[in-house]
Amino acid sequence: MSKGRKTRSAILSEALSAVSTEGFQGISIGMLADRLKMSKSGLFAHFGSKEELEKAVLEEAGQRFMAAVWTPAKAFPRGRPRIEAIFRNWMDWSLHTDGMPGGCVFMKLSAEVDEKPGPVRDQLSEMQARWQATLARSAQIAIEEGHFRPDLDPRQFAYEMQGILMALKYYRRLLRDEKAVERSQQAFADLLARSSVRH
Amino acid sequence: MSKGRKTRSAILSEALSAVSTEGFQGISIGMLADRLKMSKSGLFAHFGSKEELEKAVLEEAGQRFMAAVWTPAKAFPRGRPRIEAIFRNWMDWSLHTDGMPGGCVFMKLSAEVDEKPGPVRDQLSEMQARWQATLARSAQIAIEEGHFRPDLDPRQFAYEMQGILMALKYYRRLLRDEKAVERSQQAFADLLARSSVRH
DNA sequence: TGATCTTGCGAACGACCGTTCGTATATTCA
DNA sequence: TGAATATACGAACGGTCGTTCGCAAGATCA
Repeated sequence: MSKGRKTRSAILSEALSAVSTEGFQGISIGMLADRLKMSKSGLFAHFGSKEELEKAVLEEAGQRFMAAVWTPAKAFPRGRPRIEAIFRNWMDWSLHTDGMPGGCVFMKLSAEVDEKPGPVRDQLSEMQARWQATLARSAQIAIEEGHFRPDLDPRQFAYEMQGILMALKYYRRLLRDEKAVERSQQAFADLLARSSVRH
Repeated sequence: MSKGRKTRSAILSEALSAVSTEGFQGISIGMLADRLKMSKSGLFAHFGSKEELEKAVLEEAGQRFMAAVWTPAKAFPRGRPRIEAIFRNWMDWSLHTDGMPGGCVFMKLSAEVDEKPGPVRDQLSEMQARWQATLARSAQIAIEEGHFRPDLDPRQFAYEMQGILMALKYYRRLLRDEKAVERSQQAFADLLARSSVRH
């Protein structure tokens, strides 16, 4: 790995960490340069614009998310076990603080850029749409495996799963509710139960 | 109403509108002054600091939310009818664009300030905790009225309702999913059904 | 109407923003 | 090792930020 790539990677890690608590609007080239003990212009040169930095951060976050949530879940048997693994991994991703002290960057950024047109919004929207499609596809597989009810709407399943995870961030990060994790587990267990056959 | 209060009110309306799309970090005194065709210092004098402006915006949003969602719902019969009214009003609040083009400011701001310590975070957190308590209390009343199952956890009900509404903003604002409203209605109907007696 | 208090303005402050550019120093590879 | 290239720096740019302050014009009410 060349020196440049190494620096770039360090910048992205620092940026990801900062973005998880401050959002894109809360970070600046100068602040990242300070934290990494390098010059503004030196850091800037790696991306050419702040917007390009933001796109790179999104890309990096996407890869980390997939590696932490989706890839290990794929190793589980198709259907319900895999979906349960996704939920566990996704929760861990949302809760673990190493490298992302503010929690899931996607939920942070979704709220920040959802009504701000531009390439950053487009990129995030597309990534998130793909993730919802992945969730729905996993539910579809669970139907085919005979785990979930044949009349279940896989996209509706994805919608409700997303809601449970979003409420987790809200209860835990904003409300500081100690029961947040428990509530999301309860909600998901319930979603699983009513989605499964022999309900 | 004195001249000052009238101006202050106009500022808060403009700020609320801007915040719903840009967040607190995306608005500035200068930008609001431009939109209202007044000077920065003139606008600034009404609040004394940006943080005070932010607190005033939160207060204003809280009053509007209560007037639009809670107050009309209180007129409905206790229990399930009132909860259904809350959901309808809350959805309308989240969808209506007049005065808040970016959608529900609370969801925007929750994500923005959830990990940013300070009086603004404290104020928002407290408001939102009260709202969750109100939801839970409404579910409790529905139990007492015999509409909801006696073994239902009212706070769990509030948690899941919050999740459904948060997913609505995400699906509609970020993903631009046309079926967003439909999905949230489906999810809530399902939540109602499994919370009610004789399920 | 006249005096008082309220409201708003313009200019300026230091700080930071993203970005540009010429230059120096490392790294890379023949 | 030497030449070519990749990487980082420092200084500076025009702009915008929140905030301060003294002063003028406005509203308010005796």
